[in-house]
Amino acid sequence: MARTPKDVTDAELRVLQTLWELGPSTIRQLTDRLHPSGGIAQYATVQVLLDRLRQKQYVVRQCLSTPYTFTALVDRDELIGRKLRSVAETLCGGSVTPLLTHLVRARKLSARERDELRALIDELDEGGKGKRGR
Amino acid sequence: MARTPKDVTDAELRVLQTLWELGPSTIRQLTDRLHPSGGIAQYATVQVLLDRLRQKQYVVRQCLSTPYTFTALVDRDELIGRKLRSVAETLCGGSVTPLLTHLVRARKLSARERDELRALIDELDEGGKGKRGR
DNA sequence: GACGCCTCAGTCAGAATGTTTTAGACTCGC
DNA sequence: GCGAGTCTAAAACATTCTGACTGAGGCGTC
Repeated sequence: MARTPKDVTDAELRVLQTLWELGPSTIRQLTDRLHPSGGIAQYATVQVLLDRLRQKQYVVRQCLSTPYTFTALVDRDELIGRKLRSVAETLCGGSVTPLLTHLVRARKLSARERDELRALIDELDEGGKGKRGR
Repeated sequence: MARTPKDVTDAELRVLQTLWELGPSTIRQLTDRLHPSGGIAQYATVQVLLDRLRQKQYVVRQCLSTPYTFTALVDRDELIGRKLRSVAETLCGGSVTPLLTHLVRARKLSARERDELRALIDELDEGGKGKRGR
């Protein structure tokens, strides 16, 4: 039956994170960072992982000149969003609200965190439609 | 290299969800719900999936009499929590706070949702240590 | 032309996942 | 006791995923 492959695998994530860290990079740069004492094999591995990330639209490639430069298309926050939506899809019929209330409820938020969260909501109120006196 | 298996696979989740729906059940009951026109093979499949869920401590088995009765050890909310912690582990160094702020920020919360959330936080304030005048 | 780096297209081994088969035990009605 | 039906347990399978490696060929430099 249809198996749902992981959106981003462990090895792919390592490459993506390195890409976030270094900014647009060549395979060589990424390989040197990921496998400081690595050889040709590691290079090829990183290449394949970048290829898969590219197929998944997580990365693009600039082919203006060789070696090609790879750039991340999604940042950490975007990836967090996708994961959260995926969890919501799997367990909450697509709604992320349960996740939100779960986090607020289950997490023993400190008084400071509560205040921060409150401030964040108030901030949204400003931008949002319904301004709300306090 | 070490691959991280999915905590709960698709097929396992289907069984777990059925278990939530029906409450403590036998393999037969679960199979009938999952594969109304299924045969022996499906029965065995459900059996194996329950076994794997049991190894993962998601399910327990009462062996008082045959057929055994299976009961879910974790409910939907607990599973949500695990998934969220897993995402936090993978992407936020273990802290779930970024998830929370992401949800609050990225989700275009309606004024009503904001109010509900605010109420929820206030509620926590009551129970929490730092009571906070309003 | 030899060398080095790059890209691309396989190939591979091991594990995960969903499913099925098989073997044996147990229960119940006759 | 016997046979049908159900149950448990353990193996066996087919596919796919995942991470990793190899080799062929291109392009430039020395």
